[in-house]
Amino acid sequence: VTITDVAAAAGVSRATVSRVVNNLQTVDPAIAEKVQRVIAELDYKPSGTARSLSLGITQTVAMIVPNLGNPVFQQVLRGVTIAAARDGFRVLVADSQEDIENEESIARDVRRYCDAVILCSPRLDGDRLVDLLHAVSPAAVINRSSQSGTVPAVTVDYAGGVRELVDHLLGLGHRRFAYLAGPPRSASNVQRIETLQRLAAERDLTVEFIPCGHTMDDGFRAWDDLQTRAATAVLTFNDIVALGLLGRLAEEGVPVPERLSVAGFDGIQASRFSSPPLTTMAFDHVAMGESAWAALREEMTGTSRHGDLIIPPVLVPRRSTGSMS
Amino acid sequence: VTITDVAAAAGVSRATVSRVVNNLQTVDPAIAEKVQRVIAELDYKPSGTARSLSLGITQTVAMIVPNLGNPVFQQVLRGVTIAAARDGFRVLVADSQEDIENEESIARDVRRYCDAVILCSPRLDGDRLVDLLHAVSPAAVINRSSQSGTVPAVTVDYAGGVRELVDHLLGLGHRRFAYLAGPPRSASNVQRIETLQRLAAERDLTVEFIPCGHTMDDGFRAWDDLQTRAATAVLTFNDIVALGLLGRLAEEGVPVPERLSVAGFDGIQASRFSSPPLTTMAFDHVAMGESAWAALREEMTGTSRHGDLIIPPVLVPRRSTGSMS
DNA sequence: CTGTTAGCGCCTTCAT
DNA sequence: ATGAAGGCGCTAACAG
Repeated sequence: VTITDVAAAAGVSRATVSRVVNNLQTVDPAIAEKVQRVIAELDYKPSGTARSLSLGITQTVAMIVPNLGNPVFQQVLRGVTIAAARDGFRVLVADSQEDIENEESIARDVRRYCDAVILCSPRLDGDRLVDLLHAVSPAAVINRSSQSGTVPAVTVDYAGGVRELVDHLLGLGHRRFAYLAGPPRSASNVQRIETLQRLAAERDLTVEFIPCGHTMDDGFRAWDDLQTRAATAVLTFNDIVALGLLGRLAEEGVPVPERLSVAGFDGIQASRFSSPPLTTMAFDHVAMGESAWAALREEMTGTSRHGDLIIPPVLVPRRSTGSMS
Repeated sequence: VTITDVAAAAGVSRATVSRVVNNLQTVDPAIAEKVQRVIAELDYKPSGTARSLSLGITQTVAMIVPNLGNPVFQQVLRGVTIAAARDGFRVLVADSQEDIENEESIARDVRRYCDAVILCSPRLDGDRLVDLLHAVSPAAVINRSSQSGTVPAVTVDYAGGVRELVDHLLGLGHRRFAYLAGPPRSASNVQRIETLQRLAAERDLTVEFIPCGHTMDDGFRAWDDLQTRAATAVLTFNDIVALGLLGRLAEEGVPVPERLSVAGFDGIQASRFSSPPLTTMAFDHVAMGESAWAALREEMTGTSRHGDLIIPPVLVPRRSTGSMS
């Protein structure tokens, strides 16, 4: 049942039906009421697709994440979704499953069905990312600088965060560190590795880099490698990995923090409840999503300032870090 | 730049462009190649909206959840998203924020832009839900029976789960139970209350029902009420609430399980890492999402059997439950 | 194998 | 205040 059916049944033109549906301009109250009645009788529901085509806008944006299983991205998604809904926008989600090709093809494909795209923590490297952003513009990037400076980005100060974490651990007397590295393509991972290398060069400390991953299982298994190292404090790519490691350490009977201090990153809710509770650098993920939406909104309306918004994470010291006994 | 531009520039008809874009039928290789070149030069991207209108399908489904902050719904969303992507479908998410009116209006609205709807744990009551499902059909329901039996549903056997949990606690010697109840509109909450009432009537045990909620904070605060009760074992609406309660008990210095046993429901990842680790009834959330997609798919293709799929949760006994010391 | 024609369902000037 | 007409961009018969 289309607008034409309603028009016919009500004995008016389609234009009039359109007007009452969008309660536009002045329509004779009597006519309007009749149309409404017919709409109800026929159970008419305007086609959003047709409306979008006609108007040239979909009121929909897409958000692409590397992995919907990660609580951080979930919370960011929540922030985006709620903020977008406030502005009358719907959001399309896609999980690239950490696959670069997926990420790119999904973004390009989905853009044909929406008005803008938010790339969350894209794994794509420099040039390809710039190209992609250009292609799907308007766009916004989360958890990574936009590179080109031509697209708004909301990021976390990972370098500063790592420094703060290291300071915290230095204060506890640690000098030998290990870093359980995340996905090599992850920009935030690279940023932290570089920061740690710099710190190792500048200050009285050593860092061993251990390829690990981003999942709990990766953290769990990391002990196999980690136990051969001399580190007394370990930083992880994220809280998930840290929790996996803590689980393993508990199984192995390795006392934390007496024999090994563990520090995560992100501040996911579960970090509060692990045993021991996890020291981490936390930031507000939902707010991050909301900020990304705000930035994208400006981009869409052409009022963008294009500055990267950098969120400072805050140290949440808990019992997983301490002095050696 | 539209299909018309490409056609003009390539000196062919729009139909031909359409054919090469969708590589349909046989198109003269020379022509095809030329069209491809023009497409590249002009950077032409077909409009998905126009395509949808013409085809009458969007290849998109919507999923509506009461609260995207809940790890369970997130994982279910992940399952749906990945399974749908395999079949070439996109997914639109919406967070109703536990608001019934939202839930209904979002569902009706969003349906105009997609081909089907998945309602996750709808809070709407009986008749209104049936009406809504009818209105947005094809649809599928998660975490609740479809009521009408006219729509596929994927649910969890909450009654059986609660019984198993109670048996576990009875075995540990508990007789006085408390239940921290969730949102009154939640079907699974109601189901558990009824089951517990039945058990209290049939067997040698008592249950106190404490209105609580679904968030960690709700669980945290529940102790204010709970501490005045005689219960030695407490069941919660979900793991989140249980974790909040555990956090509070740790703060208050109440030993778990020596003074109070705590059991959750859902089996979220964090339940493994709390201190003490949480006893819970677990099920596979991602699989639940995948099943929902499969059911919806059948519904869309008209091959549906309309049976409710009931997932049996499994008891994961951990250290948050035990005998009184 | 390719072009022509006619919609998909809605919105929006422009007249009346 | 209402209607007529054209177009949004694409696809799908039907001819040729």
